[in-house]
This record gives sequence, C-alpha cells and structure tokens, in this order.
Amino acid sequence: MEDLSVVPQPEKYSKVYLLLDCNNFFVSCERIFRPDLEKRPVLVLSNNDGCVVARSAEVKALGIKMGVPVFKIKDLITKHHIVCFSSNFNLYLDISNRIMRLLETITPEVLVYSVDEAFAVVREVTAAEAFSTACRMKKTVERSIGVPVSIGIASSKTLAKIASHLAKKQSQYEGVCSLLDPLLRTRILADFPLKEIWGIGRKLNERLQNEGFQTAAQLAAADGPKMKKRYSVVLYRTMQELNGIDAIEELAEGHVQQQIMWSRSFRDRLYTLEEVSQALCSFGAQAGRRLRDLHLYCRIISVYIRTSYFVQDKQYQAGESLRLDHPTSDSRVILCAVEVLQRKIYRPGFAYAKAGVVLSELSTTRGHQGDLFLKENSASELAQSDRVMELLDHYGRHGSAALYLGAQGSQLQKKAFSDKRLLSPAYTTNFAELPEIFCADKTKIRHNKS
DNA sequence: TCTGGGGTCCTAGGACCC
DNA sequence: TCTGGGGTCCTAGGACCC
Repeated sequence: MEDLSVVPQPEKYSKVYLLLDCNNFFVSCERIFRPDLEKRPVLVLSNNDGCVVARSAEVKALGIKMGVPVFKIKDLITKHHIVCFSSNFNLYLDISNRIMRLLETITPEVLVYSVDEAFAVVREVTAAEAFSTACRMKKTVERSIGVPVSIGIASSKTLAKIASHLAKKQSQYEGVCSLLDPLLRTRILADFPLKEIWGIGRKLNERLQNEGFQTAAQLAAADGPKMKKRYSVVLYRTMQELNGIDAIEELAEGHVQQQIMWSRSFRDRLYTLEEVSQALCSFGAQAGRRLRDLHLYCRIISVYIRTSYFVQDKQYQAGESLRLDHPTSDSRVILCAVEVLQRKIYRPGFAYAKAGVVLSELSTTRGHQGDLFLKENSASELAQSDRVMELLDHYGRHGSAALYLGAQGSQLQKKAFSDKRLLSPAYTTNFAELPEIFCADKTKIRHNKS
C-alpha cells in the first residue's frame, strides 16, 4: 500500500481575509435600474449637487478626479454627455445591506467596513479554498444584486486591501487577487507605491518619501521599533500588516460606534438665529432618530456652525457641547440641548455655510447607575418618553411631514437648505417609486417587493 | 454664482493631584 | 526663598478612511 504521509499537503491558513469591494459603488447602484447607462459616463454628486463623489470607469478615463466641484467640470459634462445623479443614499444603503446579508449566507463571519466594503473571514483554509470561496462570492453578488465587485485575499487586512486594489486595476486578475502565496506577495510589494497603502495618506507619504521610502517592500523591511518611535504606533501596525501579521483590531464584533453626526452645507447661506436654529433642530431630530434606529442612547450633545472655507473675509466657526446627567434617546431632550447650545455660539453678521449636530458618549443602555437612576426618573416617565418617540418615528418615516417637533420649523421652509435636482427614484424603499417593467403584450406590471 | 458627509484613532499639551 | 516629577484625565486638533 502506498504511503500517503509523504505526499505534501497544501498549507492551511488559520485566518484569511477576503475583502469584497464594490466597483464604483454609487454609480453601479444607479445602473441596476438603468441598464441603458452601461458603458456610458456616469457621475454621482454630493449633497446640493456640489462635487463629484462617484465616477464610472468612462468618467475616470476622462481624467475627472474624485471630489472636484461640479462647476469646474461643467464643460466636460456637456461635451461628453455625462449622466449626473444627486446622491440617493437611501438606495445605496439598501443595496449595501442586501449585499452584506448575501455575503453572510456564504461565510458567517463578515466585518462590514463601509457602505461598499466588507471583510469576510474564513478560517483553516488552503489558498485554493480561499480563492474558490472568493470566486463564489463575486459570482453570487454580481448575479443576485447586479453590482460588480473585486475581491482581495490575504492574511492581513492591509494586504487584502492591496490585493483588492490589484484585482480592480489589473485585468489579468479578473476581479479576484490573492496575496497568500509568499513569492507573489514579495514580487507585488516590491513595486507597490507607498501612497496606495491603506493608512498612508498624503502627509505620511510625503514624510516617508523624504526619508527615502518608495515602496511597500521597503516599508515592510524597515526597523519596526525605530519607526514606531519616529512616526507612530499606527504606522508600526501597518508595517506588521504588510508582513502578513494581523495587527489591526477587529472592526465589528459588538463594537458600539462612538458618535452620530448630522451635518449639512447649505445651498443658500443662513444669517439669522432663527434660520440657524431651524437647521440645527432639524439635524438634531434626524440624529435622534438615527440614534433610536440603532437602539442607542447618548450623553453628550454638541453643535457647531461655520462660515464658508472658501471666502476670505468674515470667517467664523464655533462649537459647544453639553453633557446630560443621564443618557437619552429622546429627541425633545436633544432639541432642548441644541436650543441652549446654539444661543451660545451664534453671532449675528455672518453668512453661515454649514452646521451640524453630534451625539456622543453612546451606550446601549439608558443608565449605568440602575436603581439610582430609576429613583430620579420613574420608570413610567421613561416608558412614556419611549412611546412618544415611537409615534414620532412612525409618522415621520421616509421624509413624511406628518409629525415633527415644532422647533424644526415647517417642512416647507426646510426645503430651502437642501438641493438634489438629479435624484433617482427610491426604487427599493418606497412603494410609490418601485420600478416598472413592460411585458411583451404592452401591459405594464410592477415588480413585487417580495 | 456654484466647493460633501460621516466616521475612527492617536497625540500633544494643559490641568490637576500627590 | 529655593523649587520636582510622575501619573491621570480631558480636550483639541491632526491624519486618515470611505
């Protein structure tokens, strides 16, 4: 009988990251319902249709950069018949959730990193097994949701980011790239530019370049403790990750987010305390609802206002915070705090361009002091607060103006500070805007949201 | 004329205490 | 009158990310 023990078994990796990254995510979401836009240049714009936040490959090829203000590329848009959309975040978030839920059916351990990216974790697998799982993920997401994706495979998150970058940019990988093979990894890192590494931004890149570092391989080979002292623990972790060591702490797993922010730039400048107040109270109410959606409570409420960065004269910015005695999720409490704070920071005579409300010191429970707390705020009062907020949320869903707090001002007035002229329909989140399809016999039917 | 929004983590420096 | 140093906590601001 043949001795199988001498046959080399493929190496098993104890933990492998598969980073799934959606290609041109916002543009891809718009294209799901507009197949006529395949192969055509498409842009998605920021709030108030101010600047570019997503570009199709055709737009990238025209040299239009991320973040450029729209008024600077008006001519290009006309000349190349670029199709522009206002950002439809409800749609993108809904598509994102569908993708993440689908991923969980393939591998249970999924760390959602952003609206268009997630790290799926697979354990005790060979390189070949990891690769085939990644291919299955790609095929499933593309077929079931219709969003094209790239996947990077590696033993650390930073390397997985590099792999997904290559999967996206270099056609020979066909959308899936693995850096598990040490020889390939060495070869890739030897010409991978520093500034493309996750965690190395403009400033760090400049500093490192000045000290003679050019490539990921050079950084990976540098003296760790020395670099940690000279730069920071953050860069040190990146170096470890480049060497295949899993050094960046888990992103998810019971992690409670640290703050909820709601802020906007205004299409038209605000001048009076009344205008500023309406904006801030409206932001406070929205932040409060987000808080309740996440089943969280906040203890610190902050507000800020500022004039435009882009004008030289009469600049002003200010912010103030208030810490409550007890955590809350009641919009009425939040708005009272906002009212108090805005009076402290508002100064007449300025043209306000942006304002925001931040909720922080978030917790999953209402009070850390238990009994003590209940003595001061009877349980029935808390139950009443919950009930009022439930009603408020129920009747205020999806932008409905049926019920809102007085301080927010009327919904009609609110329109003055938001502008989305190129918004696509709420295809997936509003029954009135479901996509329609036409059958061969010309009868019109609606997709059923099943 | 027109320039987004929402996050995280780290560090340096000040206040305060012993 | 001379005049230390270490620890901790908090905050503002920087850098980075998508």
